[in-house]
Amino acid sequence: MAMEWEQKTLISELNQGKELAKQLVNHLNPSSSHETRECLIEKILSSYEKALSMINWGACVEEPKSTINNLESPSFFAITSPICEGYDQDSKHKDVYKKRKTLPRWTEQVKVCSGTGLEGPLDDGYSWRKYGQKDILGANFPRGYYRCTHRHSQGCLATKQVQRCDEDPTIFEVNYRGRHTCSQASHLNVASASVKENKRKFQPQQQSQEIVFNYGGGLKSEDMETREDDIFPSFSFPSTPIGSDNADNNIFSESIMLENNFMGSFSPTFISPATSESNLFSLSPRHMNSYGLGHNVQTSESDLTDIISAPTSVANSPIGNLDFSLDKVDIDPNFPFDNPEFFS
DNA sequence: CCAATTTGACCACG
DNA sequence: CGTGGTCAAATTGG
Repeated sequence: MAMEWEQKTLISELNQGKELAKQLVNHLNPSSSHETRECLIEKILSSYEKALSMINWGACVEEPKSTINNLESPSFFAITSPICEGYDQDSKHKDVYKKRKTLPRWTEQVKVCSGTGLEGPLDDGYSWRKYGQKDILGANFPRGYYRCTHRHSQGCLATKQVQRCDEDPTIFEVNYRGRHTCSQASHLNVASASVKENKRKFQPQQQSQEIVFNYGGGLKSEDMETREDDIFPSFSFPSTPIGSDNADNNIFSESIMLENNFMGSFSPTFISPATSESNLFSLSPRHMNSYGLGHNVQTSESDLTDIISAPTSVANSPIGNLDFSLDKVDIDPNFPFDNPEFFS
């Protein structure tokens, strides 16, 4: 099963490479800028890298390190590095039964292609609100702290930290925490959204759908102690506008999912993200929208203190993960999470 | 006028 | 006690 998805997403990835290459061809004329071309090339490389690493990985989660090494190669477009700030899991499993507020966490390195109009702060398709900035030891650049704009209106707990690399200032390291539970009203003409909606903490309708679905198998771990915060975000989807109307009860028809994530990943020409500007080639790493569903499930449920990072190579293809995760979910509750070795 | 950013204070954790 | 993360008042921008 998982394999099928893997294959599909793999194909998607390769198709992306192809499309990007076509675009590149169109930009070979003198009027196009260097940067544009370079940017495209990087994307192409990134796409192929992902495809390759997918192949290497198969469906299973393995040592992230291998990927890192692979990705360490010159092409650094939107690569994610795995994971978790260190915690060695071996020795730490002691009384960590009660998981802290550990939200799913993953980092992404984004290279900004200058000359394409997009510089500095990247737009990943979500709206963020900066709530802090701090100088970090040993780092030359300060780290910016962002949270989802809809934190209060919708209780979306997603946050991110952005810091630019010391070595290569064109690279930003973005550290995401928590999944978006908000329904991003880009330009979708939501009937309900028309109103100001102040006091409402939750939007029963929209959210419930997701939750129901997501909740489905999983939640419920031995101790309900786990705050919903932990779990919710990890389960929820990006709930893209597209699906809003035609999503019959159908579990987000897979085709749609595929499409979203396929297109959403990063081919600007296909869709121009409603939210992000329409720069020709703004890299809008939307793909990270749908990260580690499966992993989050796994990890958030676990008593581990930290996340095992999500296989970044599959980042683009939540679908595969989804399938995977669902399976997992069924099993989850009974799964012996107290067994640390499982994760190592 | 509202909403987003800035920035120093505050706080939790190791 | 230093460091990283968050809060919130002040400020800026639209």
